[in-house]
Amino acid sequence: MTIDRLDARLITLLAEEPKLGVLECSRRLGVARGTVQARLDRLAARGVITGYGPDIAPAALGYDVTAFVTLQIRQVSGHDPVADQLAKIPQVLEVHTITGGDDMHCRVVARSNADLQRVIDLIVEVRGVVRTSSVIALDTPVPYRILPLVADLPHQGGR
Amino acid sequence: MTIDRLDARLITLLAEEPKLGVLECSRRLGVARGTVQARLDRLAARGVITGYGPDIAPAALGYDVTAFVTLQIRQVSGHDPVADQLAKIPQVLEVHTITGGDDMHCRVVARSNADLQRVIDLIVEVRGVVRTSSVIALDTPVPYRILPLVADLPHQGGR
DNA sequence: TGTTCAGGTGGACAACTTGTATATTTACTG
DNA sequence: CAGTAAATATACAAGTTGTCCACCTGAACA
Repeated sequence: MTIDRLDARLITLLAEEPKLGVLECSRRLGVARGTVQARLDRLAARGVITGYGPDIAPAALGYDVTAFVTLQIRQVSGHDPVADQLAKIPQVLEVHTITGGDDMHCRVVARSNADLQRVIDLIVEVRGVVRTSSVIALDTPVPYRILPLVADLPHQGGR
Repeated sequence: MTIDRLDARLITLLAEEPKLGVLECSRRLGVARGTVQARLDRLAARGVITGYGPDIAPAALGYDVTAFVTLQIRQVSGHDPVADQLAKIPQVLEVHTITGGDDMHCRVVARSNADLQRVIDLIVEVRGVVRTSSVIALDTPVPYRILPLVADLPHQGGR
């Protein structure tokens, strides 16, 4: 199930100027308002667009340090109790279970390197965590983005 | 520079129901419309809110595989020409330079494991990339989130 | 061939929201 | 105590939204 050219144009338009309304989108795309409305409903129903939440920059809140922390978990305990505990730490922004020698990969933010040490200590204290290893993000030459992927469609369903 | 309770409530409200307008927010928060408008303007001006872009789920576009690829770079070439090339690959969603034995950390998506191999090949072909090592994300027990951090404020500036 | 169907179009309507402005009040700061 | 930044209440025109409806088109199918 993919999206067609019009969907892609609509998503791109909204990503570039998020405060646009349905009517203005329809003008820019040269289609009827009802079409834009229907497309947006459909994209949301299909789970392509999951929301329009405000994007918050942790750095603007004083969380200048981003780090990636890789965890080894005591095998007997399973992954989920650990993930539940990690979810309780606000500075843990994201947790994945992974292939390879380690078991989990987390994105963590902190106010400083000293604060990062504190956050890592919280992670280490989680029952079931055996070992952690961290790398600090120094710079982000490509910030998270999704538009190139949307633009790079297999332009199917072009109706 | 931090945000106060009202800012946090506003951000949380918008994150939970993003399609709310300024007027409705003011009603829910029990403040004047002008206040909400001023707060949002201020948060945007300070870079706390960087946008309201539609959130797109790569999985809903058929990109079911997420991987983290760590790169070693030939030192002479510097980081940036490599990042520029990586930015041209749509499946590379994010690139950071990092501390530690490796030089860069990327988030990558692909349509399948076979497709991931193709994307990794593209990355390896980038001039300056010496070695890559990848782990696949099997599950995401904590998807990217920012609200706990916003809720966990040092509630300063409470006016 | 003819029917069905999903999707698109254009038009219409009331109800509501936005952008903008102003005058007033409140509450810190020096 | 004066000055300043923020919040409030209020107002207005202009624009947008949600929701109808009738109609048209092209694709799929029996």
